[in-house]
Order: sequence, then structure tokens, then C-alpha cells
Amino acid sequence: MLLLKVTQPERALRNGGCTLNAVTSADQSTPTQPPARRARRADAERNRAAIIEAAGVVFAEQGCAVDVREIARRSGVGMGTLYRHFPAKDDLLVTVLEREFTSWLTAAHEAAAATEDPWEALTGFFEQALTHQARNRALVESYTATGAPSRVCARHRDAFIDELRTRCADAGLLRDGVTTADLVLLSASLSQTIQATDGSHPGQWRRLLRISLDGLSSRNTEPLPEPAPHTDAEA
Amino acid sequence: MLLLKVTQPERALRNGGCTLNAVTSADQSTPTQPPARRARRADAERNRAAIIEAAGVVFAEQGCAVDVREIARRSGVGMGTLYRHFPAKDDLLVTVLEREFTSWLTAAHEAAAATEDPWEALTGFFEQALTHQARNRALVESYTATGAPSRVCARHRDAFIDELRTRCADAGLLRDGVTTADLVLLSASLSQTIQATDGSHPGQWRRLLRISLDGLSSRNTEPLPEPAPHTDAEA
DNA sequence: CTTCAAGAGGAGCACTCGCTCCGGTTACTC
DNA sequence: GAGTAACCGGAGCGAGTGCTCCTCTTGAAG
Repeated sequence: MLLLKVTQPERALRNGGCTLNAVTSADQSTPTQPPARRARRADAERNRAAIIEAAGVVFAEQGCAVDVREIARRSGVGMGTLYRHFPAKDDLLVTVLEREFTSWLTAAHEAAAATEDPWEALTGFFEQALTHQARNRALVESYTATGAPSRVCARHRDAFIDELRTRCADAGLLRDGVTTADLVLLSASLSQTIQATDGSHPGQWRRLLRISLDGLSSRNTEPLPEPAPHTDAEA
Repeated sequence: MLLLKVTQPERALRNGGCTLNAVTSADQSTPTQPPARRARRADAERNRAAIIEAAGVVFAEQGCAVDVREIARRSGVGMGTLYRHFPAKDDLLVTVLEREFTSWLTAAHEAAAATEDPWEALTGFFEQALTHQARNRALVESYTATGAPSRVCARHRDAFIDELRTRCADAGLLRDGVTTADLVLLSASLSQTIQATDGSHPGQWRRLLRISLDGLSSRNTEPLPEPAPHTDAEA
């Protein structure tokens, strides 16, 4: 968090590239408005929605490096309008990613609640998460980026993964010493692979997923290398 | 290969970004010179070496998106000189990557020949490959890129991995149905992960590697999903 | 209906980066 | 040592991209 702050000043002039420094700008999407402020005009509200909608599609298709003009064009809005609603490209990106992320996590929660079998819940989560991410480039790019789509979201994700992990561990299905961080890293790793290879080898990631998951099962009794690190990167 | 040819024309004008289309330009680094041509001047030779040396360092440190000026600066050479030796940034990149790649593969061959145990050879290969790639951003970026550092190199790599795989399979150590493509994909996947996380979680990739390798062992008898795809992407 | 702050929009600025052009220099050949 | 082709260097071009400025428009309060 502090590290990110350091890179912030350069945005004041020009940053020339999407830096995904989500943390510092996360709260800007809902600025602190004293209640005295007049409500947004109807057309402004419409435009804002159109921008978010279009940005969601474009970011998913082309990743976070897309030209802002493309987003403006697709949402039928001028540059000025876009930048009034979102003072920086990153702000828009964060807004979009948080939405995406939340809806994804909600679906994952529901799916996990639908089964009794802990291992199936874990497997299903990976399957669903990766299928989802395979369709969204920006989501993948943000997954491992410093100050991901938002620290808060990441924490929710990690908490959820931890829950799945605990269920499996309690049932004696999980290999000894497997941490939540391992699972987070695994899902990040597979996400990236999907992005890079799903064009040429569609679906092959499922084989890799299966291989990794089998490596996670309690069948494997040998200890893992290295002390288990923390999930939170702040240090 | 044909796909790459399609994107070639745009380089004739300006491409504005490193595209890693290695195949089409690979043969340009050693142009077909009728023997009548005069040998390179001594200073030119020196400069060429300095450029390759500096580029190797810079690409490894910062990936293939670095500014060409940085390479020129570090090698103590002007832009004109750089571009005489390498008509496009990609040509330089390919030259550097091929070197890197070759030296890596050579070391891998030697290490594999030093042990009798097939599983240890496979494990050692991954360990060594990933350790090497963790130090070279450009190498990782090129690993899964279309038309990687050079199709020839990739083929050598795949042939080598296939050899390791066969040894393990013959010894009954490898899970049924695991293909060379699976192993290539796994190493690509872990490489990317290292790049993305080795700063915040140094060494955690070893845990992931171990987990995946265990999933590859013949302990796991359940069949893998999907029909096994080919290694060569051309289709 | 009038008024006017909030909103719209797009030309253009600032900056990056791949690549070229061309006047000056230098290492080889004879 | 003279001649010359090869070589050197870096200012600068053109394209891309994040963001701003400023003029014109419009929704909604009174």
C-alpha cells in the first residue's frame, strides 16, 4: 500500500500507461459527497452507466491496455464526459473490475453452497473461476498485479478460498501443509496460462488443473518445500 | 507460421510495439551474403557485440517492452548503429533470445545426462528451467508468445521434454496419458507465475511445482480430461 | 418560460517509442 | 598516405495514448 503511494505523484502529470494501482484510487469511485450536493442529472446517470457497460466489454476483450478513445466511442460518449465520471483510466478500470469480481465471487459462493462434498466444492470453484477468467483479460491481468482489482475484493476471495481449503482439510482430503496462499497462487497461475494458450490449445488448461488438483490431494504425503508464506502481500 | 506472415506487412511502416514475430525474421540475423562481400569492420564487430550484450541484460531485466534507446545507451552506441545491425527491434530480440535459449537448453541437457533416475531428471529439468527463467523476463514473455523465440528452438525444447517424458513413462513413473504438450504448458505456466509473484512471494513457485509434479506421478490413476492436443501449434 | 450550473464532446497537448535520415568520421584497401 | 565504402550518432518524424481545455448544449429548479 505504501509502495503504491510512491508511484502516485507521477499520475499528477501524465502516466502514459495503465498501472493498475487500484488501492489508492479505489475510494475515488464513490467520492465523499456532503449531502448538500445536488443529485446527478438523468443524462449524466445514463452516460455513466453506458461507460461502465462498454468499458466492461472492452476491458474483457482486450485487457486493460485498451485506448480510452475506444471505450468512449463504444459507449457513445465524448472524452470529456468519460473523464468527468472517471478522473483517470484506472478509476474506471477499478470500478469495472470490482463489479466483475463481486459477481464472480457471488456465483462461486452459491456453487459451493450447493454441494456437500468439500473436494467437489474446491474443484468446482477452480473450474468455475477459471472458466470465468478465461473470458476476461483485464480480470486476469489484475489478478496478480500489485494492488489488485481492490484489496478488499482480494481479501474476500482469499477468505472464501480459505473456507474451501478448511473444509477439505477437515475432511482429510487435502495434502498436509497446503496453504490458502498456495491455492490463490495456483488459480492465478492457471488464469494466466489460459489467457496465453486458450487460443491455440482451447481447454487444455483443464488437464493442467486436474493434474494440479490431484497433486493437492492427501494421497501425496511428502512435505512441501519452503515455509508457507502469508497470503497478504503487504510487508 | 502462416498466421505470423499475415501480421508482417505492418512492420513495413511502423509497428509500435514488440510483436515477437520471431519466425519471419529469424533468418535475417545472418543475411545471405555472397562470399564476395567484404567482412565487417573491426569497430562494427565490436559494436554489434556490445549491443547484443547490453540487450541481453536489459531484456532480461525489463522484458521485451523496453525502450530501444535504453539499449543503445547502455551499449554506448547510437540509434543509427543499432538499427544498422538489427533492422528491427524484433531482430535484436530474437538474436538475444536464441542465445539465451540455447545456453539454457545445453545446460539442461547436461544436467539430465548426469542422473540415472528418470524422475529426478524430469524434476531437475523443471527446477533448473524455472530458476533460469525467473531471472529473465523476456524469455518468459516469449515462451508462450505466438512464434516464440524461434520455432526451431521451441522444437528442440519440446523434443528434449519429450525425451524426459518418455524415460519416465517407460519406467512406469508417469501418470497415464500425460503428453509432452502438458509438460510444456506446465513449464510455461509456472514461468509466468514466477515472473508475477517472485517479487512478493520469492520461492513459493517451488511449492506449486512440487504439487504439480506430484500430480503427474503414476500414483494418480484417474484419466485426464479432453483428448491430448498436439505440441506444434501450427494448425 | 427563464435561467444557469452541470454536462457533453472533441480538438489538441504532452509524452512515449519504433524507426529514419543524413552530415560527419574512420578503418580498411591499394 | 590517399581514397572510399562502411560506419557512427542523434536529431527528429510519425503514430499511439492518457488526459485537458474550452465552447456549446441541456435538464431541472423556481
